[in-house]
Amino acid sequence: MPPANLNALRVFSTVAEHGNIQCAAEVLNLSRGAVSQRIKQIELEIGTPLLVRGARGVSLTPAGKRCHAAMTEALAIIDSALSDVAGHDGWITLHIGPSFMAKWMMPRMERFRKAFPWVSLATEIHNRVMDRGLGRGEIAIWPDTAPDPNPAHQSRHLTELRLAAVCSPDFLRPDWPMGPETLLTLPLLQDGHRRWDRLAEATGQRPAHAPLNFGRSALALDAAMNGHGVAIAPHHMIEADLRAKRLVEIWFPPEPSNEGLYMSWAKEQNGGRHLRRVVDWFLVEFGQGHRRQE
Amino acid sequence: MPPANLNALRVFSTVAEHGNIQCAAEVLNLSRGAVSQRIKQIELEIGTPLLVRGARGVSLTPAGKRCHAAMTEALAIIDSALSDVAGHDGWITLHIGPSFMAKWMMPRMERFRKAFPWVSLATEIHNRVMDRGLGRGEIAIWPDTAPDPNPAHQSRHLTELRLAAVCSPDFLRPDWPMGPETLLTLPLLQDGHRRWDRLAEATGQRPAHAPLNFGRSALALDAAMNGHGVAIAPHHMIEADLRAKRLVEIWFPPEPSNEGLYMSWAKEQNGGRHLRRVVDWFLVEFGQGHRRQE
DNA sequence: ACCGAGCCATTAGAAAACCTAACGACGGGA
DNA sequence: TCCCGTCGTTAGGTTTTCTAATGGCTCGGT
Repeated sequence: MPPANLNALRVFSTVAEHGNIQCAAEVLNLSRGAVSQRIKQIELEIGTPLLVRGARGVSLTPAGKRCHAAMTEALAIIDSALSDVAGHDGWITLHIGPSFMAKWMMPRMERFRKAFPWVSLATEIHNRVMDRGLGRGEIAIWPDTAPDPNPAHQSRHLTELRLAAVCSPDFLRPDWPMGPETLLTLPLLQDGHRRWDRLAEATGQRPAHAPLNFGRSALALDAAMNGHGVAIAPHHMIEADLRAKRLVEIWFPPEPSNEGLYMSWAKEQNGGRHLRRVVDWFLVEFGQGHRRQE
Repeated sequence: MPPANLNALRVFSTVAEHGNIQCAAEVLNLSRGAVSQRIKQIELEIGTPLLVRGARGVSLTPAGKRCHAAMTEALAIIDSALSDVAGHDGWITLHIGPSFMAKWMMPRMERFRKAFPWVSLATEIHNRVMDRGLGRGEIAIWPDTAPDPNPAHQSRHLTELRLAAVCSPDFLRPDWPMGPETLLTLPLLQDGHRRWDRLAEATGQRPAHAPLNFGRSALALDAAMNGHGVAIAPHHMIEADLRAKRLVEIWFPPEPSNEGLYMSWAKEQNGGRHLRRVVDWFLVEFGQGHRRQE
């Protein structure tokens, strides 16, 4: 017998546990077809069917039961040895602001957990940008006008800060869209960045009412959602609420912000493969593909 | 920790057993570089060095020892289960003629053994072409003028029967090369196919001496090697002796033979993956690449 | 009986993993 | 010091593996 493909056997084992290819595929982060193929591959290699395909999932043949039992036992031994031996760099600390946490990270937590089931994520919320350097396994995400200049860090641009004015769909009035002049007559909601104030200054106009101030972007957005007025925020913070129709975009500032969102992490000499994968995940979430220009 | 690459772990285990990457690579039918990379891959994945590279082979770190122990145990469990379960089609019977065995198969036995360490090969020597049909795991190789017509068989053309006249290098005379007329004045050695006789008939010439007849091509060739005369044989039977300079080619018949060497095996509905691989091996040995036109 | 939902298999083509070949480095023994 | 045996690294080609799309099957409800 040619040495069996152990990775394929593990896939089989997962299927055997679930009694269902679809389900196993999800757990393994694979497509159904991939799992199906791997199992067929093993069956061809060892020359015996391992599972019976039914309309309601799969069940094991006797040979399949034997294999599954052996794999379970073997995998337990291997996993135990590996977790004894593995460098425990499965801890990652994420330093972010409260609103980024509430509006961007929270909606993606489930996906993160699924992509990195073995990573223990600690999130630290900071009200202002961290002043100390990043250590091993730490990632910071913050808006800025340039990449992190700290030479011990690596830094990547994630996205522009595209601003948008949003309000509750109930708040919508028949005379949309409107210019900035009309906009400034409405109840305005702003956060610590005071973007309405700055906008008023820039255009020389004066709001009809002084804007309502909130300590955090997330609170201003929540107020907007509840129909209290018009908030202004970076696009990445409102994506989820727009999709859920809790907010609608009613206006965009004429000129783009000169700020961007940046991610930094400590340069790692070796190990740190996990960190790098998490970093890549953020890049992909922000549509940055996987260019490792490093 | 992301699920480890079990195939890579097996490679590591082999290296650990041999204490030597080079050696392990040979056992695994891989190049050194491949093995080296696999191990580096694991070390990165688990974040710990597993072996210490020295000028005189490699030795295990404590982590490496732990992993190797676990892998040994786990692989024993898996192998045991698989050999319980596997359809035992690792038996292959090869039906060939005695000279094909002596002159083509024997020089390749070592390579065959290395390519299919798990296959038990039984070779059955037949003095004339088999008259019964082929069963599961049986392969026949025979010269013929057309593919095996038996509908239960699959058949592939392996090579033309390119004939060549050969003799010992010591037998070589200063007046080479020579035409067929001169050739027919020499001591001729032929096998059951009586190719010299047929050649004489075809050209209307008559040999100076009646050719010496041998029951098997291999015997005629051995006689030629010992300087007793000139033998005529298909090219695939003399390749090895030509390479080893035990024979030299001195003449080729003007027109190609209309015969070819064909390989047949029973059509298999499923399983029989091993047979198929062996079949492919023969094809590759005969320079047929791997067109699976099936 | 018919339809739709829930599975699974099978493809071709794209993506990723893998292997080889060629080179360079390093240490130990002559 | 040179040579031999070993390992590491890289670029490039090859094989494996994955995805996405399609089709078939069996159930249970209407």
